[in-house]
Amino acid sequence: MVLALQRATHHTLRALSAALADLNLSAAEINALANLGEGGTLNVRQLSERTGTRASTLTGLLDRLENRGYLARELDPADRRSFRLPLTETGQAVAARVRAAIADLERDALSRLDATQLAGYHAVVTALQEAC
Amino acid sequence: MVLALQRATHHTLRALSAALADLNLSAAEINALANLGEGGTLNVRQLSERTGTRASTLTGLLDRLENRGYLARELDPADRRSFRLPLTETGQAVAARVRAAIADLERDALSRLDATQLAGYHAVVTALQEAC
DNA sequence: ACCGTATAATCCATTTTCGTGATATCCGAA
DNA sequence: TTCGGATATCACGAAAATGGATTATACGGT
Repeated sequence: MVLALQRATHHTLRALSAALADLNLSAAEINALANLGEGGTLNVRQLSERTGTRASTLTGLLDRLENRGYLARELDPADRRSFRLPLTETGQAVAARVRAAIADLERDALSRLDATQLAGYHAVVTALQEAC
Repeated sequence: MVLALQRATHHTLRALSAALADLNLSAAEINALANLGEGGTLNVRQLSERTGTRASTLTGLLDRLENRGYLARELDPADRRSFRLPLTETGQAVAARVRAAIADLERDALSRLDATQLAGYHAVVTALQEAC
């Protein structure tokens, strides 16, 4: 169960990295961009929870994305300990490509599966996460 | 779908690392031991496929496990380019603890789920892996 | 208002991983 | 047999992740 999870994770990350080879993004960067592009603006802590990487790891990763001009670090006026991490216009375009690649992969992989199976998948993944 | 996969992977790995804190194993080492303890003896390439880590990364990881006395590197008599990676007696005991921790986690997490959901999970994970 | 505790993010030293290139062995074909 | 391509592993320098300590801010109780 858990072992299969990790295997699948690594395989999909590698496939995504290959599909997006021209963007020259690592697996962790892809993961971060996909999450940052998901909806509202996140801070480091929220991104850390969503990606499963540590905040101290994100510091360097965000430095790289910032240097590339993909995101900004804005002081949160409501809490000055905290940065908000909005994507720049360029960053949004890149994140859109990442999310499109993910959507393609999912479409290819999951086209033959039905809603019941997908629901079961969600239930298991959610349960694993909550048990931790 | 894929994002949830990665999130769950990171969370479970961290939980396992915590549950096995006294063994002082990294996530990657836990993953390797769990796979090596699964059945027959593997070589580096097979382990690389199962864990999703690169062969060149495994070199160092296997060095560490070998130094701890958890596994041996035996020349494969049938193919002298290749090493077989049997666990030592100590290594088997450690791998058993790792696998027990995984089993505990799965029992906790999945007790409230039914067979249909688990089957759906398997179908999705398998499909994602095969699409890559 | 003050103090202690909790939280956000970063910095730094160390460890781990990556990617490329080199080496040794295997196997099939001329 | 010998050659050439393929496979398995290692070696090494560069890049990234880790974990602990640090700094700054927020919050809650007195």
